[in-house]
Order: sequence, then C-alpha cells, then structure tokens
Amino acid sequence: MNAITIREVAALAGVSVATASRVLSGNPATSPASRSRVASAAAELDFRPNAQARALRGARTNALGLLVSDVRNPFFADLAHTVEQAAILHGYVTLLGNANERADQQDRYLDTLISRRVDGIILAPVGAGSDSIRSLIAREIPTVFVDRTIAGMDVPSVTTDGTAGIRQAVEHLAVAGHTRIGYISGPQASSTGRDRFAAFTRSVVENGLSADPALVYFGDYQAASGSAGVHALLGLREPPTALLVADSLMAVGAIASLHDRGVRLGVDLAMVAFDDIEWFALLNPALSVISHSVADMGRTAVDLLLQVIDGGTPASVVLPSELIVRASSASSASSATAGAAGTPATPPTAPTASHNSVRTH
Amino acid sequence: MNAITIREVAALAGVSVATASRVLSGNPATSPASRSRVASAAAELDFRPNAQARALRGARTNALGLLVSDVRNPFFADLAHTVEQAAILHGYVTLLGNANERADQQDRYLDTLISRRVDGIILAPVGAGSDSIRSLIAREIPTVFVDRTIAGMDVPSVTTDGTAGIRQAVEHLAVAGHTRIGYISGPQASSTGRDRFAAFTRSVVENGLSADPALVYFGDYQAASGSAGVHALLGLREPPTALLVADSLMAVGAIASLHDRGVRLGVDLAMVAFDDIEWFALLNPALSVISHSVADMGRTAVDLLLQVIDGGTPASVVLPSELIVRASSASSASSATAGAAGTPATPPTAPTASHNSVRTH
DNA sequence: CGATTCCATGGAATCGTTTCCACGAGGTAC
DNA sequence: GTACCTCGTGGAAACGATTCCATGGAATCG
Repeated sequence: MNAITIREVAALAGVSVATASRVLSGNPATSPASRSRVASAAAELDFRPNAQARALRGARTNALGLLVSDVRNPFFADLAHTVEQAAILHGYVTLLGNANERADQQDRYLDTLISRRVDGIILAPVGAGSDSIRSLIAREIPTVFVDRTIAGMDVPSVTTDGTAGIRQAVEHLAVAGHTRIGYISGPQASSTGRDRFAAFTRSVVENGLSADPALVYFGDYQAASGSAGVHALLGLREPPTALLVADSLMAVGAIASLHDRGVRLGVDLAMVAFDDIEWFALLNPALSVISHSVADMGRTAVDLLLQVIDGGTPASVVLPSELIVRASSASSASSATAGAAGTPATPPTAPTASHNSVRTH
Repeated sequence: MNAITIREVAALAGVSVATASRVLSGNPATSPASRSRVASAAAELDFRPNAQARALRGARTNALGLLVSDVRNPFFADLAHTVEQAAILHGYVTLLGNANERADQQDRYLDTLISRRVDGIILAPVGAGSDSIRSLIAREIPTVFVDRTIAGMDVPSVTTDGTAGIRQAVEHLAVAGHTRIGYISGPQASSTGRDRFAAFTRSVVENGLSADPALVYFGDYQAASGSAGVHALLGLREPPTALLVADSLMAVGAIASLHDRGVRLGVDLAMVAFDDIEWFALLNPALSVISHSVADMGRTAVDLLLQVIDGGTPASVVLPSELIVRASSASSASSATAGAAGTPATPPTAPTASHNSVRTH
C-alpha cells in the first residue's frame, strides 16, 4: 500500500503540485512541455489519484449508489447490470447494496452510502419509509426510486404499470374457462404488491370471475412464500384451476412445490408469473409471463438520477407491461383436475407445445 | 446536500472538535459528560461523518471491492450476496463491480477500486493477467482470487476442485452406456476452463471412452456459446449421446437450443451441467449438476481477504465438488436417438422421474 | 518604447476528519 | 508539601488532492 502522491509526480516532473494537478485533471492552463513531463512522470510512477482526497475537495465523488431489494432475484441482477453499464457510460461507478428485502439492512446501506457521499442513489425501497429514507430526502441527496415507490414521498421514480399485463393475463385465463384464479401476491407494504393486487382484483371483477378472498395468498417476494402459497391455495376445498404469481422468485418456489405435489403445470394447473426471466422460457412446459423491460428501467433510472443531480426535477416514468403466452397457461378449466392436492397425478401424455410464445423472443 | 460537519456538532455540544471526534469514533479518553453532550448534539443535527475525510486521514476505508465476471450469472449473484453478507458482518461495505467477462471492463473497475483505496479486493479474474492486475499486486493491495486463478501469480485464492465432480459425472454417464460424451468447455484463457477441460479429458481416458476432439466445443461461459456448442456437436456425423456443460449460463443456452431442435433432454440426450442453480432442479426433466458451495466460497474469500489485510499470508483453499444426479441424465446410450439433429422428435411417453436427486436438496 | 494583456506557474488555503502534543487540574505516594 | 501520574481537553498538524491568488515573463497594442 505504498501510496504514490501527486507530490512525488510533481517532483519527478520538476514542476509544482499545482501544475501537476492541472495537467492530471485536464485543466487547459498548462504548457505542452509540462503536460508531457507530468504525463510521463505519472506513467512511470504508475500514479493513481486518491479518490478520497479528490472527492473531499471537489463536490463530486462520481459514484452512484444502487440499493436493490434482493441481488439474487434475476430481475434485480439484470437491473444492477443495466444500471451499472449506463452509469459507467457517464463516468460513474456504481456501489451496489443488497437490502435482502429487509428494512434494517436497507437502512444500514443507506447510512453507508450517505456517509460515503455518493452523488446520487437509485433505490428499490423496502417497507413503508424508514427514518433513513426520510433523512435521505431531507438532506436533498439526489434520489430516484426504481421498480417501487413510497406513498407520500415526492421522489422521481421509474416503475412498471403492471395493470395492462395483469388484465391481459386474467382475461386470457378467463377465456380458457377458468373461473377460480388463485393469486400469490407480493407484500402489501410494497407499492408493487399493492398495485398488482389491485389490478388483479379489478380484472377478476371485470371478467365476472370468483372474487373469493381465500384465493389470494400474501407472500413476501421470496421463494419460500411461493411454496407456501401453493400449499395454501391447493389445500382449499375448492382450489383454483389457474394461478397468477406476482414475481419470479415466488414463481420458482411455487413451481418447486407443484413438482413435489405431482401437479402438472399447464395440465392440472394453468400458471402465469410476473417478471420475464430467461429461464422461464426453458421450463417444460414453458412459463407464461407478464413481461416488462429491465433494460429500459435501468437506463431510465440512471437518466432521471443524472437529471436530479444536475438540479432538475424530472417527471416520473411508468413503463408498460405485456402478457407473453406460453404452454404453462395452455390448459383449460375443464382439463384441470387441480383438486389433486397432494395426490400424485398418474403419468399423462406429454404436453406437446413447449415453446409457444405470442411474440418471438 | 447541506453538509453538517463535526465542527457544528462540537459547537452545539460546547466542546472542541477534537473531543467531538473522540466521542464519535469511540475513543475512550472522554468524560461521560462530554460523551452525552456530543452524542445528543450529533443526534439532533443528524450528523453523518464524511467517509472521505475519515478515510483520507486514517488508513482504513472499510470498503472491500468485489469484482465478478458476470453479475447476471446466478453463481456470481449468489457469490456477491454471500460475500456482501460476510463482509457486513465484519463492518465492511462491498463495492460490487461487473467485468462482464471482458478484460477491459475488469481493468476499468480495478483502476476505480484502486483509486478509491478500498482496503482489499476479491477478484474473479478475467483473462490471463492484465497490467491492472499486475499493478494491484505490485502495490501490495490486499487481494484474493475467487473461483478462478491466474497462473504464476502468487495470490491467495479460493477455488473449486471440479475434478471429483467431473469424474463422477463421466463415470455416471459411462455406466449408462454412453461412449461419446460431448463437452462444452469454458474458455481456455480462464483457469476453470482449463482445469475442468483437463479433468474431463482425463476422465474420458480413464473410462475408455471416445476422446474424439470433435466432441469438444470451446465456449466463453456465456449463454450464446452454449447454443452454438449444441449446434456444433449435434451437427456431427457421429453426434454425442450425452453432454457435459462447463457452466450454468452455457447450460441455459444449450437447453434453449435443444428445445428449438426438438431434442428431448434425458430421452434423446443425457446432460450434466457444472454449477448448481436452484432453477435447474425445476426443469422437466430436472437437470443433473455438478454442485459446489457458493456460500462456503464467499465466506472463505472474505476470511482470506481479512487475513491478508491484517498482514497475514493465508494458504489458498480448494473446495470440493460433487455430482447430483437428476432426470436429465437418466437416458441410456441405447435409448438415445441423438442423431436427430434438427428433425423434431415424435411425442414420446413422458419422462417419469422428474425430481430424482442423489442427495436431498 | 512603455503600458497593458495574456498565460503558465508556484505558494498557500481549503475540504472534514483523526491524532499528536502540550497543558492544567486533581489524585496519590512519599 | 513537593513530586509524580493520570486523565480529559483543546490547538494544530496531517492526509492528498483542487483551486484561488499573486507573480513574472512574453506578447500585443498604441
């Protein structure tokens, strides 16, 4: 950790630190002679400016904070990737934090990011608004919400409008004859959990389907709650013949649970999940999904944040969602024998269509 | 961004900055009286120490850098998660960077991390050793390699010994009667690519199977090359009846390609992939994998790095791998009709066992 | 040719914190 | 009662960069 400072570069180049600094930070007030001497001295010593010192003096740190709810969720992994690539394009590094769907870890990271004086924060908030989040806003640290929002907080955000996709999904299932559609919901403490649930409820009513509250299971966006949801819903006296799951991780848990119970996806039970993950298309039968663009979301979030950093107050952006039909929702209500909760199904003829998508992919 | 400094806290508390600093950083040389006065002043002002200034003065930044090859690879997403959790336990934040399997992006991040003066770096190196990596070592910045190593660089590392798992897999396939096993390899520029390929070659010889070089396709650990590998291998005049794939992303590409070709996994073609991803167990048929513990790898990497930071020179750690048999490798060589490259198979009777694992999971 | 502008340069202040050093008050030991 | 510690405290230096300001030489203009 032998630190090479600008002082030594200046000494080797035979100029003052001021001149060395000017050359190294691209200040035009330098002569070609000293430019070249400083440049070669810096190269020879393999000099890297100390970002701490630089940030201390100037106002900028050239770092963005990205706090996601769960890195292991492929949706957020993709988001992290696109945000990072967009940020690097603008000369920012991204400090990634993982809240693990827990408010305390989120706050811990938020405090860290604040004290590291990042130039701005992109946040997928967990919970209903902690002190740390309020502190963030009170200090006027540029912040953008992504994927989720917090009611009553006036922060630019980029979110998905799940309504269209969910309406399409419910309609699609209704057309196939399903009248009892189960719903594994996200937590009502999150905006996406509430919004998607509201859209589902509305769509069910619009299509004249059963609005039995027992058909809704409230999960927490993690895999285990998807399993629990399947367990609860298929254990009903009148189980659903189709299932809508509000995010990809819960869908994974749900599918695992269906496997264990011997319930055949797309045969005994139709299923649609929110979030389009590459792997979902590879399942057999392939999983129908409500898709939205992670790439757009990441790029937009960075755009908005840069505008806020530059003193602007950009309007929030809402991105569309869309249903992609695949084989998992091919079963009609009449073909479903979904009461089979726990009783392993007998081997059927294999499902044929396995890669049947509304749009090419 | 109204910055509240320790000076204002000291003023409000009626003490000097020195005393305020001592209280806030836990220095015992403080009286209970000033302790409480400073504490309440800091709370009232919602003071957060400036991490830049703190790091500038002291030697520590309390930040670790983690540079992974690809965040979207579930293996590395899991690794990022475990590393981050282990680090936070020791009071470190983790700055995550994503090399995207590209040496130039890796170097860019490495430079950033160096200039931000992280206390240590955990690196899954891409390529054969760039100037930036050499510079890292020359500066004696605490570094640990994870998952991969670089030949000739004396850096503590934590890696997986794939040999045992690969040997088990080849043997398992040989016992089922397969004599022509295809291999989709990782890049030979990475240590894991070389090691796993060597283990495969050795195991093939040991089991007296065909060592036809045409059975090996060299990919780059990304999904597209898995597709390309399937295309190349199944296009052979004598195609393999079983396939071993060297990482999870290439496995995803391979499976997608098999779907498109109508080749049935576990029926027309047996398959085993390296890396155990939760989703692989959900495929139908479930995918046999060579498993290794991401959690152990992440925790160990942090442990080693902390030892290096404390001046130690810990020995490298090699973790074991193990075969988990599921339905995708259930087909015997005789049942395989794998020449069927491109000709869609007729619907068969459904594969029965779909969740058949050697160990509970 | 003298006055003025331009320009590269170096000295020094600055950012916010930690820590060295000196100092004075109070307590203990002879 | 003097000598010696201990302990809390405040002033000031230090960390490594940027940037304001003053300076002196060259170039330009009348």
